[in-house]
Amino acid sequence: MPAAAPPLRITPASPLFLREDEIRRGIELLYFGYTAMIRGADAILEAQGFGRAHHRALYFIARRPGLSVGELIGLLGITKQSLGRVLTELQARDLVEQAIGTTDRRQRLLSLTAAGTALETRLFIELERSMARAYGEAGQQAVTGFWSVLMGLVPPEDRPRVEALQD
Amino acid sequence: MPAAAPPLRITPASPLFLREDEIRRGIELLYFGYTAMIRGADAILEAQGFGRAHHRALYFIARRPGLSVGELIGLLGITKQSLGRVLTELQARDLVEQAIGTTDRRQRLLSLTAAGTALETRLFIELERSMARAYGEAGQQAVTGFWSVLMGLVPPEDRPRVEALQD
DNA sequence: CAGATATGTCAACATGACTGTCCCAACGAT
DNA sequence: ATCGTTGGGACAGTCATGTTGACATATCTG
Repeated sequence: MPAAAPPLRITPASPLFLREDEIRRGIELLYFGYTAMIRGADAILEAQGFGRAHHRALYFIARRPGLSVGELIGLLGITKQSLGRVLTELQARDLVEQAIGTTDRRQRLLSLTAAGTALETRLFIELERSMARAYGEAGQQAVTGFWSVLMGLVPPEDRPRVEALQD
Repeated sequence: MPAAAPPLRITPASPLFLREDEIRRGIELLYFGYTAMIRGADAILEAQGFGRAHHRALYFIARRPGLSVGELIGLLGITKQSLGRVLTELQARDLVEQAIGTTDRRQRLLSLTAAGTALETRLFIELERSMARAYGEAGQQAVTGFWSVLMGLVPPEDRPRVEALQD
């Protein structure tokens, strides 16, 4: 439970919550909230000589250990050439390792090494600090609303992939 | 009112909503939701030979017409050199214009031309399509929760700047 | 008048995306 | 067993967008 959280008074959405003003409020908060959450991890990454692309790869490999290169490309929405460089660097620094696929030997299944897990944990703690404060200030019910709107932003055909991350 | 919205069943946040799983869910939804919202505008931008940096500048100039270069730099969180290139291109294409500041003649107050407004409107409609659908599916109360959590992500000292966009 | 501030500009560089091409190994089906 | 497809890797070139650093100019403020 957060100790003496500041008030955080949010003007509730009006009954006319589809007006331009309220749409723009969502756009802006999404932009500022997203960048604010990310910011904390940037310093750690920079000290290691990495960027956000490395972070995203580490994050999803930590989230779904043993996922294939193709699956990671699908989650990140980038080309294999773009991912290739990032993955090569992470492997050269012994943060990520590959295993040959069991059912399909062409696949390379990705997982974090101990060092990779350690770095990902440090990065996660930074994001968590931000997210947990926001959750705590806003409350459990607001969190459900937060999730609902964000899932609504994802095109229906892409939702299964996002859901699948949730075990 | 959205016609026959799909179910959109969201598992509500549990009482233990600060556990790692629920934090990771927020991180992921924020990432996928943000990128999904943006995606629609990208095709329009590319057809014009612009990128997201141009879009952000157009957006905030549309939102606060007459804001100064320094204020825009503060909102975007980039250096004046980075903004300079974007602004030069937008001015060369007659989408943005400058006026000398009235109280401080060093300032350049930015606004959109008619063509700039037209483009920004097209881009906004793309974002709105996405956001309005998400709002509609999730409902008025969820929207308030969405705003609350996002504002909670913004460090308290940065909140006034975000609030100030809301007239 | 002197220093600080708002803005603009030039140059060099880093990151992370893209396209296009070629390659190899392994799968799957005929 | 051959053949087309697929998963993955590698090399090359390009683009968008951010960064530092340095310097210039006009204007404000004390």
